[in-house]
Amino acid sequence: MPEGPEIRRAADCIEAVLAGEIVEAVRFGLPRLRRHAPTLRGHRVTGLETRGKALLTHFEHGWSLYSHNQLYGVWRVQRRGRLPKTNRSLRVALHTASHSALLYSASDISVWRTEELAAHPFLARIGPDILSPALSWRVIAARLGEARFARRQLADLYLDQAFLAGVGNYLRAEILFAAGLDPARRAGDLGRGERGRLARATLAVSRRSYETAGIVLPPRLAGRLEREGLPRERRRFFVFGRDGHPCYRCGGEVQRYERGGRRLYRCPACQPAAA
DNA sequence: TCTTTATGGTGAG
DNA sequence: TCACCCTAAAGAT
Repeated sequence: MPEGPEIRRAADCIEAVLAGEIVEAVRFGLPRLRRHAPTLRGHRVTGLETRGKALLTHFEHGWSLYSHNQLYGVWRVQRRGRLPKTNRSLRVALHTASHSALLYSASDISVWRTEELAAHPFLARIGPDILSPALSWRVIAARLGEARFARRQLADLYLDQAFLAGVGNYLRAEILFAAGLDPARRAGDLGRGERGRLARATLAVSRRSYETAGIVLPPRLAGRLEREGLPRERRRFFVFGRDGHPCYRCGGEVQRYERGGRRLYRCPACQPAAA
């Protein structure tokens, strides 16, 4: 459940059953966290918040649960009762009178005084959340023009949570494809029009992914591919994971590269190198 | 049963 | 740039 849109959707599901409710029982699977269970037990959840890929569960008495799913974590929400049969390790269980929110496999979990969250090492350094309603394309465009980001390649900038929080490897590839920009371009070399185009694509792709639970392709195309029998995982993206296949836009072959230990995808024709 | 891979992140050099 | 941490599933043997 890795990138910003997926985390925000998980937060929505948890919020639906926890917000306004008292958490009657708390269980932590990690020994180092067990002492915090009494801190949260018996208190009301005020709401869920996401900051990039970090998820915060806020309690009325001024405490918050921080969790980051990294690559592996996954939240499940269910009616209170028997826990599902699974090989995954249960790391957090929050039970209200009627429901349970269960976090499996994640390892980056901690309990904080809400007022001290700003000091969290990850939260302290991340940039604006891509799904924040307050984030406009103009803010992103302005950020792209800032001196501290100017000499960075877009490929690197778009994985840097200090630039924008919530973008991960698939959003990076899909956003840069949507903007028609070569990932090797440097932020400072973009023209005004290109910055605007990239900023709008950043919001559009992120929001679409949130709304569709991760399907970046437009509905018509996604529907056609579904009728052709492609499994869901194979009909989500324009370029991510599609190396060797024809680009949906131009028919050219999607290419795969390696950069910083992460896979990077690009359609050379739709995202031409700078002249 | 092993090795590899992954939509993530940190810290050393 | 690289090694490493983390966990689970998929692939190779």
